[in-house]
Amino acid sequence: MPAFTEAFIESRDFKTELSASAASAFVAEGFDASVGRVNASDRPDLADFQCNGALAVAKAAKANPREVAAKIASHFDGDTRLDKLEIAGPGFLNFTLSHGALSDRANALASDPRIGAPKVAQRRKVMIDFGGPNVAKEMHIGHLRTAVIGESLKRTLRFLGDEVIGDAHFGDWGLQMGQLIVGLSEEQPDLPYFDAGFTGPYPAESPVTLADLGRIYPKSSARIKAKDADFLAAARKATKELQDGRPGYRALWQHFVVVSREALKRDYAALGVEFDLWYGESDADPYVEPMIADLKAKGLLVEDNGAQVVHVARPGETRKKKLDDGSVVEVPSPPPLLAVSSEGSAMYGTTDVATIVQRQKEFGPDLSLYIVDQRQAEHFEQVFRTAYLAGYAQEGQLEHAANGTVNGPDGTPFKTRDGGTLKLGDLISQAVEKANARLHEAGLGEGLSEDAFADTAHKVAVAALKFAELSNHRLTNYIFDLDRFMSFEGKTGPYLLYQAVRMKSILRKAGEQGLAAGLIAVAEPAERELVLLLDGFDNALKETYLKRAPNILADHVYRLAQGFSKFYAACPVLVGEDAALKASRLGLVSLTLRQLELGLDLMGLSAPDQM
RNA sequence: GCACCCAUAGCUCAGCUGGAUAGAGCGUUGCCCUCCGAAGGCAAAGGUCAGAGGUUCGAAUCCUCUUGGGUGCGCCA
Repeated sequence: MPAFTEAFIESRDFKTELSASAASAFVAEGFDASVGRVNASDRPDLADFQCNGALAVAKAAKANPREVAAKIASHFDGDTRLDKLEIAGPGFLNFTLSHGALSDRANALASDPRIGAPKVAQRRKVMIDFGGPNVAKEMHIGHLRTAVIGESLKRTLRFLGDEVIGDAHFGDWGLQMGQLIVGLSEEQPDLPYFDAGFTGPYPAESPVTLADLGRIYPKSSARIKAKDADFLAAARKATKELQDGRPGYRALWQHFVVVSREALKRDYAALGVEFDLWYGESDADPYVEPMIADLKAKGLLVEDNGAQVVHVARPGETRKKKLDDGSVVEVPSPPPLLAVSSEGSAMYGTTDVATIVQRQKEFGPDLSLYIVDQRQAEHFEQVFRTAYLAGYAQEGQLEHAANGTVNGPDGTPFKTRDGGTLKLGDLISQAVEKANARLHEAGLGEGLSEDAFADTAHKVAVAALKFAELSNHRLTNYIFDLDRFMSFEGKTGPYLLYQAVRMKSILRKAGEQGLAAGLIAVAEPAERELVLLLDGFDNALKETYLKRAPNILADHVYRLAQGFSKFYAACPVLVGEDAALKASRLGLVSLTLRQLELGLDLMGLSAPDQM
């Protein structure tokens, strides 16, 4: 399997083509091909693209960079793609494309079903792990991030040609389950699930609602935090018994899972986030025992203070640690993976390694991406190293695509005004309400049916939330401000939808007038700029793919929408007498709309026909 | 204590495989609807890229240190 590098993506944009030409020119002059890299110009007032290779190479060659640049430039003599190639400043090569080349590109994009999107050279299997919303806990704002970023990456990788499997990876195992069991047994001790002598069958109806779980869980967590030793011991015991298959606990747990999953599905559906698998940590459970045996057989499992651990630090990888008595000792870094607790329970990390074994067996992914909070970086380092040591995956096949935390206006983790966490479901409702209000305020969507209006409001709300999320780099700890996201002005999701709607409106009117899109002939500056943006889609997707960074895609889509808006203001499409001009501009509108809608789709957004 | 991440315009954020005048949105100021949807467009003001050294012809970008934040550190997930 080829490495996850630039060469892995097949591109056909100007940047790639000019880079290839420049690279062979540098090679012909005796330099390294890598310095031939051509990028979009930093000075759009001077040129479309630039190459800085002559500067990079001049020193070692003891040559004047401008002279090197001149030699490279001579290789482009007669290149019909270029209107001009200038040597500027200390030795920049400034490429300006001809109108003809831009027109050709625009027409090529218009006839390309992929609208300029690149493809992977070789299809791979990629597993995307959405890092476990938990049983009993309604999703909150932090889950929005993983869901939205993961969904966008899933769509992007898939569109570029990989086989992608998204797994919700539900948090349905471990101590929290024991907490719930014990918590419920205190509230309703007479339920048959707690009677070890009960022979069944157990009631089909769940004894708890999600609201019940939402009450019991925080209460029991608080007790554990407060070091309630009896409660903790009981929860651990219940966890162990659940994992060992005690029938009443299993039956009860099944209800917890079903009840919780319904709520999760509702929220995810509202966001347009879909999973191929709804696996949970519990699904890896059958793999735990054989895996533990295997680790033992491989000599990786070591007894430590009554627990079983796997040492993952390499020789020399240590950190200093201060003990309670004040002395400082060297300990391995990263710390060992705690595989089996002294109670005999499988731990979080154990389950995660077992999940890798399970996935290897069921799917054999070439790459697994974990879209999970960066605070778990060390945990994943332990898990990945264990998997590599045991041979469950090849080095580099496991990757933590970490994301930052979502903070409130005060810079601390997001809370509501009364200090609670904001439920994701409530957040979505608030967003939809605001969208409704804003549409009415602006007098938009008045001609729509009630259903169409509701659909539009939902699309606008989701666009606002998701685009705000996606336009930040995934690692940024950003400040969540619903009012700002919902302002619908400037760099927002609704702006993108609005531009799409304007395009659709033009095309609709053109249809009514019997006008059709035709051959695109670029002439005006705004048209040039727009075609250059369209051409940049390839690179934006490539970078998004390689860096697992949807903010690059988000930025491209925004700039495209902006480019269109400028074009819209500068170049009338439907007015005037020149039929060829109208056909050309209609072609450009149609092409731009298609790429915009594709970009929106890859972000998990969709534009209404009207708003 | 140790480790990792971060510090860019009044605010929220891009940019960071080193290159020419550091960008966007919001906010502020001014202009543009007898013309395809003004949730729009154009323009202006606003930055010692936390600070100090270093590498380099060239540093927001790479290295070191300092300061100020965030996060994590075996029987929770």
